Amino acid sequence: MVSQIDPEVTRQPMSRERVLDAAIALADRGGIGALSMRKLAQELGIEAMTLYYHVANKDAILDGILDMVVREIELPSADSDWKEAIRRSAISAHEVLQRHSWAAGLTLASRRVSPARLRHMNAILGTLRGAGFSAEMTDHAYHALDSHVMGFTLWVVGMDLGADDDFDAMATDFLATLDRDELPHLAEHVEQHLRPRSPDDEGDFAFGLDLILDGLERVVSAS
Amino acid sequence: MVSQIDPEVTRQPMSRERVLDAAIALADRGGIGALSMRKLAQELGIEAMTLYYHVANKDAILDGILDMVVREIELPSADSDWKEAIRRSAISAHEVLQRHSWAAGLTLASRRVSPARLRHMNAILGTLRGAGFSAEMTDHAYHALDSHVMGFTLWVVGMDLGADDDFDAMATDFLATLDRDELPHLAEHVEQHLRPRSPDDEGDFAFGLDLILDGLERVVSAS
DNA sequence: ACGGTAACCGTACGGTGTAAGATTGTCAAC
DNA sequence: GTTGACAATCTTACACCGTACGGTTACCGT
Repeated sequence: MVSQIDPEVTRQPMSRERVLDAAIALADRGGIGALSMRKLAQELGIEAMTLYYHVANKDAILDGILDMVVREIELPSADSDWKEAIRRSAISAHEVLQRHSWAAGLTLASRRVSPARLRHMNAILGTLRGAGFSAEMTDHAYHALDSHVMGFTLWVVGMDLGADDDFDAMATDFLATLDRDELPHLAEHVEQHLRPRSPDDEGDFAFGLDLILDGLERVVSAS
Repeated sequence: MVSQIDPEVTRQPMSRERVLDAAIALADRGGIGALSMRKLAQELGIEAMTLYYHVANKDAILDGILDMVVREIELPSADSDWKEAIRRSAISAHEVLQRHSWAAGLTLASRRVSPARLRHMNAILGTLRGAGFSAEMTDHAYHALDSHVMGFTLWVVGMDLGADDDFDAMATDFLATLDRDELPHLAEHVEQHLRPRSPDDEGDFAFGLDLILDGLERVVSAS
């Protein structure tokens, strides 16, 4: 008979999945720097070395949580216009990577490419090929799109524009310390970012995205 | 009288500049992970704690070397077409950040923005304004351009395509382990990258850049 | 000769990832 | 009911990291 009055009866059995879930929660809360083996173990109520029974090493954890995040990204749907399909997937990627602000940096830092990312790449490439792009042009297009998503997202999470609260304060402070005679255009630029933004605030990201998509459309329709 | 027969007579006096130079050399050689206070000190023939006499802390070193690298980037020249000026500056940035493969990642990781980067931003923004872009459109354009440069460069250095030697081998290995039935477009994409490239190998970077620049030109000439 | 101070060093603390081995809990076989 | 196997956990230890704190040297103007 199992002792059902165990005070820890509610504790789930430990597993690789539970480790990865806790790792994502920890990284989401305190950034990727807050994710250490000891803190993660403490979060789970176990000792640091026990993690190594469920996971090979820390890199395996990073690969694992990255894969989970990338799996959240919407794949381009096959039954809509290629432009719209890629647009939606790119915006989805931007949103997901912004929600897990450590993920974009991790993607570009780690050598391994997660299975989910391979699938995602394959889907985008297939959509482009299906739209009539040549192999070479598909290559160009993919990198242009990917660079925009990654570059823009990294800029956003770097400035940590997730915390909308203190961005205005930070920007205002920055403006105050800025020599407007020496860097007038930069001052104007910061002011631009202080303007109230419409609820549909994808504006900045979507602008560059559409610039690329429109350019690509012109290329493919000319062939 | 200074002792001129000092066996270390050739040793320069230590200075913040010498520290930063050595730090760049160390990071260029072994990546940003190889840059530790102890290794850096050893490189300079001094003890770790002595570094703190010339530099506030490690973050100050990172800020310092980042600033030095950004200062290498060519600013957009005022006396040429805005498009050509920005194009050349972007390509210069790509080259510089590729030469110091740790710099792009560091730029997006650190909260502070170096003075050189502020100057660079101001110059790009000024060039766009001078070309007739509105304040809002200048904002859009800047981020589209910056995202491309950063995103693409981070992709290149992430794959470490600096070591041309083993890239082909790595890609070939990767192709071998790739399930071509499940990910056919990805396989084709990797093959595309294995094609011999012309000596002018900026192709992929410049394609996306020109896509954005052409789109911007269309926007500004329509206003 | 004598401070003063600029430059440098030794030690130590709390943090990191993780290798190696000891320990517990559970369950099947005898 | 005891034993043994094996899965799961913990303990200890090591090398590395950034850096706080205090001590040591070397030079220099008076």
